[in-house]
Amino acid sequence: MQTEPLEQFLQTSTGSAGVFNRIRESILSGQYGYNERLPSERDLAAGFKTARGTIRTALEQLEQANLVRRKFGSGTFVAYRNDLDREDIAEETSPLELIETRMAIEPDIVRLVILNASNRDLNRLEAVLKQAEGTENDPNAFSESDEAFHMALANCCQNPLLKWIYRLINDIRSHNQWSARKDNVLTPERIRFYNEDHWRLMVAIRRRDQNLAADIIRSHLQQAHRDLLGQG
Amino acid sequence: MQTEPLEQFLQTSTGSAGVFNRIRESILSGQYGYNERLPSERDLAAGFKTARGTIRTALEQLEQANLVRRKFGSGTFVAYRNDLDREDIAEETSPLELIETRMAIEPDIVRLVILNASNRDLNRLEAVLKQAEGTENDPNAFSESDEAFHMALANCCQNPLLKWIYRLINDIRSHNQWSARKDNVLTPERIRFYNEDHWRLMVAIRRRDQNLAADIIRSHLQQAHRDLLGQG
DNA sequence: AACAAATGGTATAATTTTGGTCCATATTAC
DNA sequence: GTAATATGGACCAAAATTATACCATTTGTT
Repeated sequence: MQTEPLEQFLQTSTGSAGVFNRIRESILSGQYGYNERLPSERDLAAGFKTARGTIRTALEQLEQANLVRRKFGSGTFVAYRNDLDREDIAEETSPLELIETRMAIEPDIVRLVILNASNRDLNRLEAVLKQAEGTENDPNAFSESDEAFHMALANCCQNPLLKWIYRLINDIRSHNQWSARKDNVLTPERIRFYNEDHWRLMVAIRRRDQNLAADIIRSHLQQAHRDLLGQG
Repeated sequence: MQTEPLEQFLQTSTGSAGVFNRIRESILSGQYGYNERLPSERDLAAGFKTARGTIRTALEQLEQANLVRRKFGSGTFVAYRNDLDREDIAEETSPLELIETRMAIEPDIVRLVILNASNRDLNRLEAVLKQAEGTENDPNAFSESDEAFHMALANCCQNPLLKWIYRLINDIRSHNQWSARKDNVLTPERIRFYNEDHWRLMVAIRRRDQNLAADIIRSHLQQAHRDLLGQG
């Protein structure tokens, strides 16, 4: 059992600590997938040109760190999950991370909309926006039409890959409800503000004013971010 | 202790787990379509040079994972509906649209990396970068390590949703090969330029200089965009 | 309708592989 | 020099793999 400080242990590159670090890095960097079987202790020993006992102490540390799981007579398996599927992502994504992701993508979507959208696209967009009116007192209804508007925006960017990605984001957005917060956050006043943002954005897009539109969508999402944090 | 890359001896997946992984990959990558029949257990055994029992345990796991469905006396059939959209998107997306999408997302990924990545993350990133050296004369090798670097970048942003999205983009990127262009575009000179960009980006990230890093990644992608259009 | 071939399902025993344990010795670190 | 760690070997017990043989169902042909 090692008695050094953890940091020192983690930086060591020789002996069992070194083996521990190398395998740990390989697992953490996603080089080896979940449930994949590591080579046998004897093969690892041969690979690292070290004794089996050394490998074993390293594997014991890895097991203690919940990075691997060892089965008697079977093998050593990766227990660290680093590639999540869609359901896992939907479950794991926090409201903040969702906003963060939208802030990364939506300004560029708006930019592309301005460059590529036809007038018919914009008319369709405006039609969606009109449906959002009169939802000041119904957070759920507003939430739905808000999603519809942003989705319609993505549909106008003329880039099928971006459209597809935004649909995935939107799916995750509707999967996570945080409805408890919704009633607190989406007051009639806030809903009016959001709707005004949408209309100002619509006008900027019609004027094909990239900078203004990008600013609006950015501040729109930053406002949503602040509202989420309860910083008014 | 041995200090060569682990990949050399850690990569092999053996036994039923190995068969499981390889068939699973074939299904997920669309090599076997929905409802398509896999080879018989005996044929698979011959193909994998292993016993039928081993194949059977692998198939049992695949069935448990709802990837295949086995019918007595009939055969083993793919039960995984390969996200039809995704295949279509991969087919439909043009190189330009791909770059466009990456330009929308990667600058923000870099921003988040600077805000959230630990030193250990950055060391891992640098390790990936080092593997890309000496690929000036091998466009395919460079292409692979370039994908690995940008993916590693996404892995450092600490936002699982963004990570996941970038993985999808990267999958589509490797799905579409446009290898015909690759040899024209990825000259030794260009590869050197790209690698220099990566290192400059790495330095900017280490200095936690958001603006510089964002500029570098943006110009990096714009250069790729120009190269694609042959306006070098 | 009857048959034959191919398929997945089951059972079993021998063999191989794998992790678990112990120990005497050598090496390394402090 | 002392304590901690690494080494190399032997053996154990659990699990997986292999190699057969045979059963039950489906499928296609005659």
